[in-house]
This record gives sequence, structure tokens and C-alpha cells, in this order.
Amino acid sequence: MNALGVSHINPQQFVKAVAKALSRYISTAKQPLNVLLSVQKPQIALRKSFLSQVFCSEILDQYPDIKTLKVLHAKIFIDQYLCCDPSLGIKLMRAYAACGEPGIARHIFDEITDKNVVFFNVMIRSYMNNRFYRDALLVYKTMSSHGVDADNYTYPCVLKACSGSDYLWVGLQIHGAVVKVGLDLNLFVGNGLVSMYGKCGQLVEARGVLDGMAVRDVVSWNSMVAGYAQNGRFDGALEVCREMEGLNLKPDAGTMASLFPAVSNASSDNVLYMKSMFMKLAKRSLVSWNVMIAVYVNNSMPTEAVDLYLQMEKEGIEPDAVSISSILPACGDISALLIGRKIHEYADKKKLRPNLLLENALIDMYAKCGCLEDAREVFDQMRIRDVVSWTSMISAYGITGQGHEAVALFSAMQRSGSKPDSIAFVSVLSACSHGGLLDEGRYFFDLMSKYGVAPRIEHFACMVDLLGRAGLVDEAYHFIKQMTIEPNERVWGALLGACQVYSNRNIGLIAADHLFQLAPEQSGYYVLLSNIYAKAGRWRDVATVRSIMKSRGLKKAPGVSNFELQGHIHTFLAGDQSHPQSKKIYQELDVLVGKMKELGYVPETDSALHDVEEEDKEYHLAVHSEKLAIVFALLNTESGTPIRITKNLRICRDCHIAAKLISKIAVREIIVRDTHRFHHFQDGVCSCGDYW
DNA sequence: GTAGGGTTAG
Repeated sequence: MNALGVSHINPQQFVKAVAKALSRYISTAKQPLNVLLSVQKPQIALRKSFLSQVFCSEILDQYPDIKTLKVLHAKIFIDQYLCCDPSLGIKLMRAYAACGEPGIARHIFDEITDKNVVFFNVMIRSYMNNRFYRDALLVYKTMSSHGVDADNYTYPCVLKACSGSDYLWVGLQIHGAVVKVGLDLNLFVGNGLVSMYGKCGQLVEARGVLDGMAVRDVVSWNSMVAGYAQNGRFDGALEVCREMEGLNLKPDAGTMASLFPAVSNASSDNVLYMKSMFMKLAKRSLVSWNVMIAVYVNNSMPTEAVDLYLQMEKEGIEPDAVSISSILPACGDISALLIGRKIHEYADKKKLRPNLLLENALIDMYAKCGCLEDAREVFDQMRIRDVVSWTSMISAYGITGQGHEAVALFSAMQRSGSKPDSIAFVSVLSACSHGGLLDEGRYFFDLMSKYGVAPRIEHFACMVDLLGRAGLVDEAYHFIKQMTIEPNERVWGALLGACQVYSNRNIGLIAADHLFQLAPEQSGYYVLLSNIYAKAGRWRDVATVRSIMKSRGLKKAPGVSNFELQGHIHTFLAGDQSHPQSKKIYQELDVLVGKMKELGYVPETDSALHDVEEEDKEYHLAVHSEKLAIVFALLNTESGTPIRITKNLRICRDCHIAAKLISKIAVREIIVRDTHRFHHFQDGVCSCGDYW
């Protein structure tokens, strides 16, 4: 505990603490201070002062880290001239706020006896920037009792505090006050009003303010764009963009950032629109790159995201913590381990850690690349962990089938004081199900209520999977019947899977009927469905399912596998012949299939029909993407190197058998991550135990 | 001596 950080301190204690901090600081011989002191020597002689006002100002304007700041503060505090310089007080407050210490800024603020409006503005901003919205508004409220009037700097800031805390009613009062003093004509204040109304969901009001403004600039329009985007109205937001372009106002990085909240699951047209906006930007700031990357990441375009990130580096733009936290999930998605590692090194080199979001993203990236040790190392190094960190690590163990580790970590999380939330329970339940930990799974499901977490459909689906996997098909069905919410296709799908494995036709038919009703064209279970109906002799249903497959099943996402070779991602589609090495790959595959047959491999003619996910029907006869990727990897890596493949769908039965045999024939570890879990093939065996 | 819009994870 540093005495300088405590708010109510008496001067004597403070000076003592200052002396201590100073000596400690000087003994560690930090360079900035040494430089600072040597530069200051002549001035010391002149003014009997450690530091000149100008020099302190300069340092403070650069927002020093908290340690330097406290030392500087101490020096200013004990200096008879500097300590009563109001401008240094302002800068100190600002710098503390930037370090996330508005409380210390408040301490300085309270010491000032004769506060003018600037002090209030800086104090309000300090709170606001640290999300202490209530405190910001409380300071605003005290202004009048000090005889100080809010000005054009105050209002934008308090308006932002209103929208941050959803205090629309305070915002309305402030709007009234603004109009009263005529500041609604001010550009900054007007923009603040548009933004406040927009964020509070009052789009009509926002538009009214915008239309009534005497002067508008690009920020005014961006505030309006943000209003629509924050309320999920992407089309409305784009319309405002077009309107502003019509007025010859060019969208800027702020426009892109404003659009961002609405771009998850954007249509491909809208992604293209964002891209063209990005390309047309006069100045591509770091934020605009970050937003464009995030657009790709949030719209399942990880390859584009990674390419853009690499291009950004090439153009000499230095990625920051935001860029990295955004791009890492994409690296994980396509198992771009080498790129991910390089980014990790870069983050360390740039001293971007500790940073909670970035470190969480690192864990996730390593986990998705199947590098549990690396994920764990990052996790262990973290100074602060939140529930996301724990959850990422738990699911990392879960998807590799290490259920016991996941369970142990969950307990550790409980002990650490992090409160598990809904997603944390999903991760531990799914870990139990992948690891076959029946009793533990039941325990955690019951535990949810003790944490006030209401089971959602994902939790139910995990439980059905867990019970079904353990062979308790009847109990799983019973469990579904007792569900408090309507089961969806994932739940019925899990049951159907269990029925297949444990040959339970009666319940299988029930599950199939439900799946059929729940839009079979979406579920991807239609093949299982048709097989089950066929076995039961329900030919009419078979015909219906087939016709649905024929009419709609064709335009689903094609199966794609990725393999990273020397920092480049090679992508294979089912039946792909576009790869430069295509000919060689197919030849080698033929050789392998020959050897596999010697080991008893029989290619199932309708093997593709066993796809649990929606593999394109047109590709059914073609070679699946994971086989191509595996063979490519075999051809291009040295023997002994593990092969890591990522697939965007679940692996099919035929490819699963093939991968097992190839791992034996070629004496290679093959690690395939599908949408469900990791399959670790070694010496003819898979870590999933052939049930997935 | 102080400004407005907007971007990061399970």
C-alpha cells in the first residue's frame, strides 16, 4: 500500500511518505528521473526548487505512469513555489485520472480553496473518463453552490456521464439548462446532446437536436450514426452515412468506429460498405484499422482479419492493445499459431502487458490452437484475472477432453473470489460432458442456482449431451421433458446423437420428429434424420427430408480446413483442386488410401452423409477439406512435426477414421480442431474416444 | 490551465 495513494492524509504523514518514495525511486535509478534531475540542476540553484514549473508541466502533459507521477507529485507538494501553482494542480489531476486514479485527483481538487470552472471541468472529466458517472454528476451539481457556472466545456462532459449511466432524466434537465444559457448553439454542446439522446435510445430527439443545430460537423453526424448503431439499427446508421456523404462530408475513422456496435452478423453487403469506407478514408488512423479488423473478426472472416492485420504492420502502423485483442481471436479461429506467437512477442516487447483483455485474448488464441501449456503460462502470469480469464482456461481444458483439470480450475476460481457467470457454467458443463464426468456435471448444474444463474438453453444442451454420452438416454429424454424452457435443435440434436451411439430407436424417432419440426434445413441433422426414418420404414418422412435437402441444403457454408505453414495460412475446401500442389496432394492421398485399406479401411460410399453439420451436398462425393489439409501438411513438414488443422464444421466419421489411420501410417500426431472440440490423433487412436 | 463522436476478450 502506497501512502501517497490514500485520500485523507495529514501533511506530516504525507511529507514522510514523499521522502520515502523519493529515496526509493532514486535508489532504483529510473532513467527518466535521472535525466530530469540532471537537466534541472541549474534551475535548482536558481530557484531553490527541485524542478521548474515549465518542466513539471511538460512531464505531466505526457501522462507519466503512476510511479513517476507520484514522485513528481511529491516534489511539487513539498516545493513552496510549485505547490501553489494552479495550472500544475490541473495537470496533476488530469494525469492521475489518466492513470485510473480519479480519487487522488479528487484529493487535489478538494485541497484547492478557490476553484474556478476549469477545476470543476477537469474533475468532472476525471470521473467521467473512469466511468464514475454518478460522481461526475455530483460534482456538476455542487458547482452552483460554489458560484461557478457550467460552460461549453462542462456540458459535453456531463452529458456523456448521463448517457454512460443511462440517466436520461438528468440529461433532459441538463438539456433544459443548456437552452437557458443559450449554449445549445455551441457545436460541442450540441454534439453532446445528439450523442446523449442517441445512447439513451431517443433517436427522434437526437435527430431533432441535430436538425436544429446552427453549425454541424462530422462529429455531429457521427454522433447520430452512433445513436442508430448503438440501438442495433444498422440500416438507419448507414442511411445517415449516405446523408452525410450527400452533404460532402467525408466519413472518418470516427464514423467507422460509430458504426461498429451494429456490425456483428452484418450482411456481406454491409461488410463491403465498411471496407469501401475504410479504403476511402483520407487518413487511416490506428482506430480505423482496428475497427476494420474487428468488423472482419465479428463477421466470421478471420482470414481477411489476419491479412488486414499483416498489411497494417507492413504499412508501418504500430498495433496497440486494442488491435491485438481483436486480432488474436481470429488467429485462434484459423489456428494461425505462428502469427499468434509473433503477436504475443510483439505485445511483450511493446510492454502492452499487463492488460486484462489482451491476456484473455492470448489465452483464448493458444487454447484454440491446442497449445494448452502456453495458454496456462499466460494465465499463470496474469496479475489480475477476471471471470473471462478463468472461463477461457476452463474451456481450454474442456475442448481437449481434460475434464478433471477444468473442474479443478473451476474450484480454484470459486476460491479466488471470481464469481462464475452463465458462460463460466457453460464451459465447465461442456468440459464435464467432453470428459465424461457425469457426477461432476450434475453437481455443477445444481450449483448454478446457488450463484443465481438461471439455466439457459446452452446449459440444458450440455446436460443432455452429458447424460446421453454416459448412455443414460432415457434420463436425457426425461431431462428434456422437464426443461423449463422450450428445447431447441441443439438439445434434440444432442439426444439424437446419443440415440445413434446407443442404438435407441424409439427415443431417436422422437428426437428426429422434433428436429424435423425445428427447421431441419438449419439443423444439419437432416441426414441422421432421414436415416432414422428409413430404418423405421417411414418412407414418406424420408422423402420429405430428402426433398428439403434437395431444395435448401445446398447453400450452406462449405467445409473449410486451414493449415498454417511458415506463417501462411493454407485454406482447403472440400473437393478443392485450386491449390498449387493439388496434383501432388491427390496422388499422395491415393497412396495413403491404399495403405489404409490394407489396415482394413473401407471408404463409406455415403460417408459424407454422416456429416453432423451442413457440409454442402454438392461436395458429398468430393474429398473433404481436412483430408486435403492433412496430406498437404504431411508433404510440407518434417517428420515428427505435429500437424494442426482447423475445420469450420464438425469432422465426419469417414475423415475421423482416415485421420486415425494416417496418424498410424505416417507416424504423425494430427490435431484437428472442429467446431465442437479437439481431436488428437496419435498411433491410430483419437483423444475423443470416437464419440463426438 | 480544460473539449465533443467511436474500437478490445470467455
